[in-house]
Amino acid sequence: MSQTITEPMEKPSETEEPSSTSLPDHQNWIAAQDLLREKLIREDSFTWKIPEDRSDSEEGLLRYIGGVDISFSKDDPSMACGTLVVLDLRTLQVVYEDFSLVNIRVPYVPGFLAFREAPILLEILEKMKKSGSSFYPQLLMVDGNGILHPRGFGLACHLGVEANLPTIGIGKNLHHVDGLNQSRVRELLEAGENSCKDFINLVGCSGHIWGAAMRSTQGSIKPIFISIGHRISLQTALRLVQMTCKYRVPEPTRQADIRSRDYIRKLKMNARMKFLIGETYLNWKQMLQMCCKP
DNA sequence: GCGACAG
DNA sequence: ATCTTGTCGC
Repeated sequence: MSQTITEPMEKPSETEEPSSTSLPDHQNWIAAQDLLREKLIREDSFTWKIPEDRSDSEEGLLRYIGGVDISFSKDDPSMACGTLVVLDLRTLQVVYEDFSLVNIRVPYVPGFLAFREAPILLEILEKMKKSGSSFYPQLLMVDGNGILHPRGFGLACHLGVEANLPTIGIGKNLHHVDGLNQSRVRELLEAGENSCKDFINLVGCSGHIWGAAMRSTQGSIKPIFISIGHRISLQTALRLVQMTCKYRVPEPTRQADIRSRDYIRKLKMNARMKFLIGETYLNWKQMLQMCCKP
């Protein structure tokens, strides 16, 4: 309609360089989210069943749960380590892990986290799928929100739709939406405490339920925020989070977080050694072996 | 107009 | 997200 044609030499190419038209149009991102959201499934949509107890070994049960996270290097904030782990629900042990080191140019903008983090995570998932691993996750827990999002389509939804996997959003901080804020959550939590619930629904001003706040560990004051991503109901999501919570954050995302940070740390260590030793460079594993040999 | 805003 | 030491408690 009111499109101005005053842009100087705008390339119509599809290369997504944030330098081209980043300022005026998060509109493109909004349009993409609105489009993808039409594919979102907000109810249980999977073939597996949840095991009654950990020793249950029937066929067709949920067993492999993925967790994804990305950590960054302080030294070089464009360097990111995307991480995928898969845990066996029976033991809560990691049975698969993979990392991908990439340079991320897209900035973090609240409400648009997926455009920064989803591409690398999808790539790791795709790689695993093509490898034919028998551990390919039946469900994914995501470090970031699902429908608890200004447009009801956070990173967990985005990943779920694009990978066609059931996903659960795990937030460690509240994204303020529909009048929900820290004090509102405190009110809700304290009100729910009397009814002995370990989670409370996040009801916004509009009456819409965006997810749940949950004190996953007894004695933890700070809640986590659970919202559905894709192909799962909030009730099921909450049940699965509770099944996988040894600490405040459920194991899949917690392990992804820990190992991702660890990977970056080892990388820095490696770089430091490289600098100190110079041309006779050894990798850190060799270095540790040499140091530890009597 | 100003502030708030997952990771 | 990242930086950063010790500290208090079970």
